[in-house]
This record gives sequence, C-alpha cells and structure tokens, in this order.
Amino acid sequence: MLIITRNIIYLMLTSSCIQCSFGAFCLNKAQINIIKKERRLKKNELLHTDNQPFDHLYAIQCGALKTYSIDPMGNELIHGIYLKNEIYGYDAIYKKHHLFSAEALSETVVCEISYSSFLELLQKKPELLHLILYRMSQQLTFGAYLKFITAPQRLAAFILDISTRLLTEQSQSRFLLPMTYQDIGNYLGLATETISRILSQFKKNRIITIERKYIHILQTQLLTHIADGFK
Amino acid sequence: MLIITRNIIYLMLTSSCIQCSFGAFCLNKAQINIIKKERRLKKNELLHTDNQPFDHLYAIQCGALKTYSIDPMGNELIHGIYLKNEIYGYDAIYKKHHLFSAEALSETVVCEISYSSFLELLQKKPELLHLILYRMSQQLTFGAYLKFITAPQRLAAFILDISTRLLTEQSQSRFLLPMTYQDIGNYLGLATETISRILSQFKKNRIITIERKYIHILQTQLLTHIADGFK
DNA sequence: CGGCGGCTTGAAAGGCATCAACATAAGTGG
DNA sequence: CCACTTATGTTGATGCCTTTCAAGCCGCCG
Repeated sequence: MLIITRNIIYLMLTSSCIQCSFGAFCLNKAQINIIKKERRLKKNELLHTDNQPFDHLYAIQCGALKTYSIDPMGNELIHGIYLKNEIYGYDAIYKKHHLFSAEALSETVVCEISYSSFLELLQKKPELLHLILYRMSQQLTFGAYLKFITAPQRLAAFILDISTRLLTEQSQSRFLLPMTYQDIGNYLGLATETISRILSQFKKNRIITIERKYIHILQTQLLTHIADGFK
Repeated sequence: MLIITRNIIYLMLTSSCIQCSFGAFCLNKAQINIIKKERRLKKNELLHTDNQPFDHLYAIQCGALKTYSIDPMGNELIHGIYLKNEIYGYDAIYKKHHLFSAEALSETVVCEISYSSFLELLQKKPELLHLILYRMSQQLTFGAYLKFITAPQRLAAFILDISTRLLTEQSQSRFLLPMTYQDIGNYLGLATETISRILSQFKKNRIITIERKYIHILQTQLLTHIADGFK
C-alpha cells in the first residue's frame, strides 16, 4: 500500500510544474511564494464569473477552460478556449474586470498568480518580458479561423488548432477533445447537428477517426486543405 | 506667406505626437532617437507583406491599416483593422514573422519602433509595462463580435466597435468609416451586398445616417440591442 | 437496468451568398 | 472643366448552406 508523504506530493507537484507556463515565475525556490495557490476545479465548475474584478492570471496545469457569456436569447457564446500549459487572464487586464465567465471543461488544475506580483517579478526579471509578450502574441492569433466562412473550414481549422496546442511528441496526431459538440458549436458559431454532420463527413472521407472523445488525424494535409478554403 | 521653419515642423510633429501610442517611448527628448522613422503610406500601399520577418511595431498616427491574407479561391480575408492611435504589430511577436500582409486603408502615417529597442526601453522603464500589457489586452478583445451569428448583429457590433475606437469628445457619435463595404464584408465574413442591405435597413429605421463615408449613430441603444442579439 | 446527457440522422425553413443589372461616386486625362 | 473610365454602392431574383425542429440512438453513471 502506498503511503503518500509530503515528499511524494512535492515530487508530484514539481513534476507537474516542469511544463508550467509560470515555470519561470515559481520553479526558482526564491520565487515560489509568489504563486498564491493552486486551484482544482471539477467539470463545469466556475473559475470566476462574468464581471468579477480582475486580480489574477492563471496557468493551466491540466484540463481546459472556456470563457463564455449568455446572450439575451439564452444562448451560450463561447469566447475562448484555454488548454493545458497555457496562461489565461490577459484579456481582462484591459477593462480591469472579467468580461466573461470562465468554466472548467473537465477536471482542471490551475495555478494562480496575482497580477501585481506578476508585474513586480516581470520588472525584476526583464528576461521574462519577451516570453510573456510572446505568449500574449500567441493568444492574439487564436481563433483567427473563426472568420472563415464555411462550416467545414472552421471545423477543420479548429481541429488543427486544438491539435497543435495539445500534441506532444508522444501523442502523435491523437488527442483528447476536451469538450462536447455543444461547446464546439457555441465556440464556432455552429449548431451541434452541423458539427456532428461534418465530423461524420470527415470520418467517411478517412480524414480523421473518433473513438470516445479521442480524435486521430489521419490526413493532416487534407484538413489544412479544407481549412485553407479549397473545395 | 507662411515660411515653414524647423520650429514649425517641430511643433507640427510634437502636436501630432501628443496622442501617439508610442508617446511614452519618444516624447522625452532623451528617447527620441529610438523611433526609427515615420512612414507615410498612400491608400492601398503595403506596410509589409505576408511572411516578412517581424522587426518593428508601428504606432498609427493617422489613417488605418488592415491585415489580410488571400485564400486559395482568391478571396481576401481581413484579419484585423487597426485605427489611429493604436499600436500594430504585436501579433507577429509569436511567430517572429508577419502572418498577414498589412495595407493602408487610406492615407496613413505610422511611427516605427524596432522591437529590440522597444524591449530595451520597457526594461529601463518598467512603469511602461502595465501600459503595454493593457494595450495588448485590449487587442485580445478586438473582434470578439465576429463570433456573433447573424449579419445584423455582427454589423451593429462592428459599427459600435469602430465608433468607440475612433470617437473623441468633439466628434460626438459621428465618424469617418475608413474603409469600403468590400473591406467590411471581408472583415465580417459577409458579402458587400449584405452590408449594403443591412445598412439600408439601419438607415430606414433611423438608427444611423450615412453621408459620404461619415456614419452618424442616432440610437446607440438600439444598435447595442441588435448587437446583443435581440430581435 | 434505467435514466439522462450527448450524439446522430432526416425533413423543412430561413438567412445569406451569388449572379446580374444598374446607379452613383471617384479618379484620370485631355 | 468636362468626358471618359473605373471603383463602389444599390437593388432584385434565385439557389445553397446551415439552422431549426423532431425523433431515435448510444454510452455513461448511478
């Protein structure tokens, strides 16, 4: 029987911190007190609500988040998807409060850092500056494909986007889609039925396979082809 | 007859620099050498092409830019609109080269600063840090309305977006739309005919008036209502 | 095993694109 | 300054893609 000691927990934590986006901010022992705390969210649990004041940035250790608002007709509008190893919260710096609610798409662990500590550390360690600008710049490019016109185009681009953001060397073109078709539809501005139909097409054409929630991309080139707008 | 002396030129420049987004980086005489140069672009002139390496950020003094790519079917896809007093270029930090071409929508003057100078100065003057994060954060929120489903919703949100980004105290809900319907359509993913039809609707319902390219918003509330998704 | 959320599939309706023709504005050169 | 040319905006008719509504299926979890 395994007895979990503080040491083991520590090891588990540090190993999960290796890839953390806040690594530069906390792996160093001298700085570890800056991280306010780790938060564990169950599926569908809220990280924060709409309109809540902005204080913290979050590094997503595992799991995924969505930000969303509800329109007057009661439809959920998903504004952003944030995955493992990404930093969430930048978008709220501008208005000083969160524009959207943020909810866990699955069991999710985030590391919280206060924005003021973040700024402070950034000033002490200017070599982090480019890293942060780099990561914000990356988020500026997220969701560019939402401007694509046709549904297959958007969905193909979405799959490629998520895959490049999730895939590692081990996982080779096979990854867990961390959300329901409903969520995808709300994100892409498409009905769930449309998502289902188009994915069926993709499967029929041997472009991807889906079992459970695992997507396997068989023909990346064909997907990019579709995303690029070829017919 | 007016003789233009260096002094007058200097006054003209500084006055045009008052509102400049790079103000903090160059108004101070000690720093003025950091700005590499001012570039004047004619309508439809390219600031840079697709795939060009990223070296500079640009503060838009006057005029406007669009970034775009051409899809395989030859359609122009506008990814971003950048207006007077905004900073353009952040999105290319991530990939170190520009993902899109950038073109002037009208006569445009930009101030160019090299990214390395920018980083350097940011390190020397950490009080600028929040300002820059603030501005990047703002850009993260741009174009959120592109996810809106219906055409009138998108167009209403677009008008409101541009107006808040262009309006000053003097100009009071009346502003120059710095682009063609073609451009708007390419940006919103709608046909120019659709833009025309919906704007005609807006005019008929006394929500806006348009003369030349000047838009006057008569009923802001109704516009936000439409943008929010009421019918 | 039974219930529920999520996915699938079909038929009908609707919104927007497309095509076409025209109107108007802007830009050019004589 | 005007005639010509080109770019941009307007309006109508048709067709297609996606939504919507409806029903059934599957897999998961208690």
